[in-house]
Amino acid sequence: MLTKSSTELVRQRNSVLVLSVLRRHGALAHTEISDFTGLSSATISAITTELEKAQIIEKSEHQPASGRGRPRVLLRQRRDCGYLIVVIISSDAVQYSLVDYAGKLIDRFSEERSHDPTGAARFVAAVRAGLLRILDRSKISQEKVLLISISSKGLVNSTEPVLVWSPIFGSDQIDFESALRPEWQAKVILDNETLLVAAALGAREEMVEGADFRSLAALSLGHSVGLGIVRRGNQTGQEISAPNFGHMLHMANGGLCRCGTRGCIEAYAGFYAILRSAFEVPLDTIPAKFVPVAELDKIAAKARQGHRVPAFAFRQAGLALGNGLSRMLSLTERMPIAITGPGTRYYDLLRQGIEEGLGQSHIVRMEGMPEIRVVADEQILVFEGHLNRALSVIDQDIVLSGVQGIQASG
Amino acid sequence: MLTKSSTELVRQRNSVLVLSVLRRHGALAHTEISDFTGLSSATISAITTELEKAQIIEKSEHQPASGRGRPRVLLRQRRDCGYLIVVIISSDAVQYSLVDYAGKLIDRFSEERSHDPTGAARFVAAVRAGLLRILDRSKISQEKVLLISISSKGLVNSTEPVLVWSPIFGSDQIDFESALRPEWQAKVILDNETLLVAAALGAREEMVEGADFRSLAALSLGHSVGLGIVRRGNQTGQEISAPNFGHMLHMANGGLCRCGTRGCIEAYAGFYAILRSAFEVPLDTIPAKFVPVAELDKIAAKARQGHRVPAFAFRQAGLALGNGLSRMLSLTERMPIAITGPGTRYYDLLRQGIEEGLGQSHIVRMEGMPEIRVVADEQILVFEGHLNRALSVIDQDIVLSGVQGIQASG
DNA sequence: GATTTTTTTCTCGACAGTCGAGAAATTTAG
DNA sequence: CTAAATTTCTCGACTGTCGAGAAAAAAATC
Repeated sequence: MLTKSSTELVRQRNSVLVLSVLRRHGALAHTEISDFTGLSSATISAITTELEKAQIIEKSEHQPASGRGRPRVLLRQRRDCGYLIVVIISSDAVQYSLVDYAGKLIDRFSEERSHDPTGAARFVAAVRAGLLRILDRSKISQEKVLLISISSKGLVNSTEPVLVWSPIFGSDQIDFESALRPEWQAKVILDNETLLVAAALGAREEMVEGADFRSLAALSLGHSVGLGIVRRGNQTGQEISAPNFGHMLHMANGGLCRCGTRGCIEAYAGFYAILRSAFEVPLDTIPAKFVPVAELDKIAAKARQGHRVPAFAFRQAGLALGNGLSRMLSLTERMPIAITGPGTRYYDLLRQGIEEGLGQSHIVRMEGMPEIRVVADEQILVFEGHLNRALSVIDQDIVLSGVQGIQASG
Repeated sequence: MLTKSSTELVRQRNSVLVLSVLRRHGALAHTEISDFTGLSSATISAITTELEKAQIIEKSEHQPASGRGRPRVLLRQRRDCGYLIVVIISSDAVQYSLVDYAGKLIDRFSEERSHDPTGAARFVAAVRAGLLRILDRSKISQEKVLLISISSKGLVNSTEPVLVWSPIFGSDQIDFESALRPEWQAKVILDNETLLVAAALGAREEMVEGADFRSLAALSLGHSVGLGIVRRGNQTGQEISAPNFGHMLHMANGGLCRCGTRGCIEAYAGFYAILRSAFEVPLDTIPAKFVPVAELDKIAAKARQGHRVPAFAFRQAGLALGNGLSRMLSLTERMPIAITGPGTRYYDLLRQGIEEGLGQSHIVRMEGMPEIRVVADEQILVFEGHLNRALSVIDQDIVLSGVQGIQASG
């Protein structure tokens, strides 16, 4: 449904635009903002003085002028305008990071997490404690924390911060909104981890000059299998989604998956599945909870030495991934695929299967193989994705509420 | 990438909004437009007088006043403001419809089409002739045709009116843009047929009061298998896509499909596939080009009498569809599924397989069966989809170019 | 038939926002 | 010390929306 526009909306939009340009390029002068946004100098003046009054941006100290003419006055976000807490939940630990409004990391620590699958309630309690701890360590007042951005593997509700299904807790839903609301007035958002990787890669692509980025899929290989898709929207920045790829049906009545269903992609391509297949354990065996990477490294070594059974295990994993990716491509459009996660160390063994699996579908035969690239540093990408996403959410919120509120009271 | 806003943009948006409300609800009075759009009466005055000057809308003759007070002046689109030609390409015919700007059908005829697969060039020539014929019959000047909206089964380029793959011509691409540009200055758009069905169903859902429509998938069953997905966007109306569903991989190294690949969904659920399976012909047999529906009716009758082999054929088809739908749901979100097309007459035979196929995936086991409804009148929905889509494109174009142009010259 | 009531449309001034041009500020070059 | 260069700031013009109230026009009432 279309909705009406107004002149106030124009100002809001352009304010967000100014903030996003500032975020992307760091401290900028009046003129540069004008160049990047396409807005006139007069408009930039109006918007920046408003944002400055609202204590959202500040003039930086005029550094030694380079070149003649009136020296530039750089504008930047006020670091202390607000803070962000990033919570990255991985299979064996939870990492807490405190970040200021300019995107600078202030404090960080990790906490081990137990592998107790019944401990959803206890886990939530641990997260609450962790959040309070990082706040306490920093001596920042709680109201200054504007956003808590959480990521996890698994399936996430698209509108609310509810973890619908996760590798550890299964279908024991975790509602972070209601869990944190008592203690925090900060907004809470939750995203799938691989979605953030995709978002970060997409943002990097858009930075490249000249390249007209359209879409991209990130595939994360590890104990579980995740996929994130990012598409350039027609007007509203990027559009991202995190499908339930690891548990998409690979083969009806196939191997038993951790989730209890048979035939999921993960039941062929997850670390435990490769292990199971390499040891020729029946496919309906209940999968191992956790597989040390060293164990898998041994199998990979054997496969590289030419042993058939472990090589076949990796090949089967690749096939499942390739078939799944081909199905994804049938439903979307041709797009490059970036593979990340600890599983990339076995890419040499997986590759043939992936390509064969992709090649079995009409779309790939017709349009050709999608570009596949291997991207290391998944952890960095996850954090980068958090920052991109969370800080732009904060910008939006600040403009929507903050400016008017402060303007009205000031 | 975000882009700057301006006050002119506000007027454009609101003009389009007024036109779309007028389109949705028919002729409306000043006050009603104000109610529907949320814009103030003064703004409505400004916009409507502008549109009236530009000869896009007109005041209708003041009909007998109903109730006291100053009688209402109804506003409506000027029928002769511009025209639309709808071209519906189906497997055995091409239907041409001439529609005025108010959405009223003026003329329509169908032309048989040959099944010559090598005749891509000849087919294009036939379409060009058909377009000239409907124009000639109507005595409307060619410049008044603002848009040619074409639909076909098969795979369509997402940005340009290029038919990338079709059941009849295979990978012989047809570029309607370059084919029609010499003779027509009208804009040309091309959409997948099932996408239009989904769009029409989505629009109907949005009309329903109170129901908060989120998303919907339309599955068209016939000689080929099509899927359209419509999702309510966050701001910009609806977002629709037409995946290459019929040729998504169902089973690696499975039955031979018309497209030459093995294991496509269509190779199990298309009419020819059901026939092949019912006659126990080997699955790698080259499929029949065209199957008379009467033939399939016979098989269905036998299946309903309890014969095992034909019943199994339908069940296999259902399984392929169910598995495919479950994969689609894994990649999107839970959404209702509307089944249309000639294949709906066999829904009683397909149903069990579809449900079983759906139930084999994690997502369905976790979130439950999606709602499935059978919708007849596919033809009507296709045309309705054309109208919805094409007329709103025209509205957009007119506001973008027309108003200013005419204003400037007037 | 004149007046009042009711309803709709039109108009006017206030307010918000953007833009272009030019003034003001401030540093370097000569 | 003056001129040139460059950036920032300010002002008036223009576009757009809104609320209030005037104007229009028909039905109801006296």
